[in-house]
Amino acid sequence: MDSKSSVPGDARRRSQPTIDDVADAAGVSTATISRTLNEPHRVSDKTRARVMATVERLGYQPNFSAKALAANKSGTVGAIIPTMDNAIFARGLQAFQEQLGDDGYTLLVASSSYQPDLEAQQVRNLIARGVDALLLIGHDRHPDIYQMLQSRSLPFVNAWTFNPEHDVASVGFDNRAAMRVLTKEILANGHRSLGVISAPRQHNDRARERVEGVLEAIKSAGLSTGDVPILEVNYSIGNGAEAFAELMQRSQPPTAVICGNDVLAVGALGKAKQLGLSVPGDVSITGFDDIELAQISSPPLTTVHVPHRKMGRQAAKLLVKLIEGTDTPLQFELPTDIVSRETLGKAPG
Amino acid sequence: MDSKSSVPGDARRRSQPTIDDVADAAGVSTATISRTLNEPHRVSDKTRARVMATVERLGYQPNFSAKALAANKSGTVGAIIPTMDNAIFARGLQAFQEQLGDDGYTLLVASSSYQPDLEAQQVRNLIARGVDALLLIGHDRHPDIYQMLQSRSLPFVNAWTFNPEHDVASVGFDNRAAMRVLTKEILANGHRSLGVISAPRQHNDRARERVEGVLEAIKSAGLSTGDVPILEVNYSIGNGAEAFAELMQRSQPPTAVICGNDVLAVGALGKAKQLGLSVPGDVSITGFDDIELAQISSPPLTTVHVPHRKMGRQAAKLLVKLIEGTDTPLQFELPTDIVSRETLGKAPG
DNA sequence: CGCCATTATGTAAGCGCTTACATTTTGTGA
DNA sequence: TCACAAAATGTAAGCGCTTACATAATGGCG
Repeated sequence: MDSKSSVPGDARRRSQPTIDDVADAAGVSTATISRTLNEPHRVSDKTRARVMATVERLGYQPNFSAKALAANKSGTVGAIIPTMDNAIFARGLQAFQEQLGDDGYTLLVASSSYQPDLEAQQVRNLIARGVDALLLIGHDRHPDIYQMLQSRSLPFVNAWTFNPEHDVASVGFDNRAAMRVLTKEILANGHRSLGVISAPRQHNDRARERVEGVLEAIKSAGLSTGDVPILEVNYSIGNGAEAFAELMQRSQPPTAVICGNDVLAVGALGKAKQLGLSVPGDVSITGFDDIELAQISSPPLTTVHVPHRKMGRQAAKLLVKLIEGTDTPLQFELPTDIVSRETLGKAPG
Repeated sequence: MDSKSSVPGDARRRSQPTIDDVADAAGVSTATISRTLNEPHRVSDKTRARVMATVERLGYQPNFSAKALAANKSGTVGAIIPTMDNAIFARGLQAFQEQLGDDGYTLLVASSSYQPDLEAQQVRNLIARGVDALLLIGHDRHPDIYQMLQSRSLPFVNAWTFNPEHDVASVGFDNRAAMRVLTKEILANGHRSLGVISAPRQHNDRARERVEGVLEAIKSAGLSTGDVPILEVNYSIGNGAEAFAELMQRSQPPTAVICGNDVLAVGALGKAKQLGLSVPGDVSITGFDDIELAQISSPPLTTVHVPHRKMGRQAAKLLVKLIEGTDTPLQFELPTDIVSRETLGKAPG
């Protein structure tokens, strides 16, 4: 492993064999090599065998850049997710990647940190890099992006959300409905004073829909929605804790705190413990996502289970079909269900 | 958004402008365009301004495949990690990706699921895809891989581990030493009967080193190492729980259970609770990694803190330097420290 | 056997860039 | 003002594939 200085006539410059080398060695044309590799049935058995043997012997690996350039597709799919720091995305992405690999595609990753501008930039970058399709999270985003994708007729799917109003390919779940169901359950437990800790809703339709779900449930129970405190903080355990503390020191503290995701909920839970509040005795707390944290916390969190792995795989499958022009429905709604663990109880008093 | 049927003469086929289009429009040669974009200083101010304006006006985006093919580099870095399901890798990867993005590179991801063969295959795949460098986890891997990398003089770094014996680029920490320190602390608490729950050690130098660390500490305390049960299971909460149960139903159950990572430890902790054992009253349990789970568990886990974000960023920086031929040390050892929370206590009795 | 439709293979023109080398322009000092 | 070095730009040959089109081999049938 010495420095860049050239070594006489050794292995260093013996670069990869190219398709020409293989063609020469096998005594056929490059076209035949290409066909053997990409459309084996179009080549006679005898030739195929010979070519494959040569490929093997030379350790030939086609150069993807050349392939991408010539064929105008890269065998690469991009994903732009808010962050891998949240297990819900990390695991979904893992599943996405596995399925992609099974189908012969490779994953190009970028993250937006929940910033619309950054997301737009990443889209541009991934497009320039020649991705054959794109995975995006949620529906909300810079209109330029949609225009860009459309003008290039680049397949994409919006995941982690499902809303038939948007007529774009998507696989996800109904955030609003899920939260509505959960909230109904909370109300059924007698809670009348609720508090919400949400992620910033501005550029995040999922967060927005979740809050809407809460409000809808409250309204449909004939209750007023006006005095429900809704705090917005970025997802993190610490922020969840802080927001919870703030909620609790109000003159009229809620008896149930609905959190936008598990991370926030776990933070709230910790703070409750710290404040000497029993959960769910004094206050109920709920999460969303059902990541590992939810089952590990103490008491374990009542939350909404999201089938993140299934979502990832399904999104990958859909994208591949879109790329290859296979006929397929464009929208997939996956079910969520609420998992009742121990942080939701009867309203006190 | 109607189906694939072709729409008359509209935007659909108006494909991306190429470098030739820009050259024509700006009235210069393609070489000048290329230079303006890649080595601006080699072009006169006037020309540069004109070219940039044209680029802007046409919305020109260079085609990366063509660029990669011509320049023989892709601006892309590959990472092959065991799985993103474990937060320690997901977060490290997130940091890695952020840094890469800052430096103008894009991340290509593959996962090996801890399977050496799969890893080798992924390496081949990523190389064929023209990555400029590779991030690998740990030192253990199929020798073919090293040979492949070397024969192509492809930069790579082994992360999540540090062992000066291997003279390859690496950024990580000393798994063995970290575990030795932790184990000493456990022994200092009076524990004499230890148990270990590890990941399978066969193709995993990190797991192996961690166990070695435990054994070294035991030896250097003048104790016997022969009767220390070492269970090997794949990382998962469930497996941690099972292994813990097995340990506890031995005739001579350990008073301290050392787990190979936090996920295992959290599983063990849950099982202890389920078995009615108090932690650390009846039995102490320790983890490794210090992911979120560790602070959330109840009681919170005593574990080894690993600076995963720093590691990810550092690895990215190193790789970029390697790619660009900047002079740099090849090995970075990052410090770990044990974070004492509540699952390690005095030995009972 | 010979004809013709199939099937298999070859030829060669790109795909959109980079870059070595050649040429032209500019700037400098005498 | 001229000669010459330096700076700016242009020319064109690839990079390693795919693929339309042309050509050659094969086989079925009367």
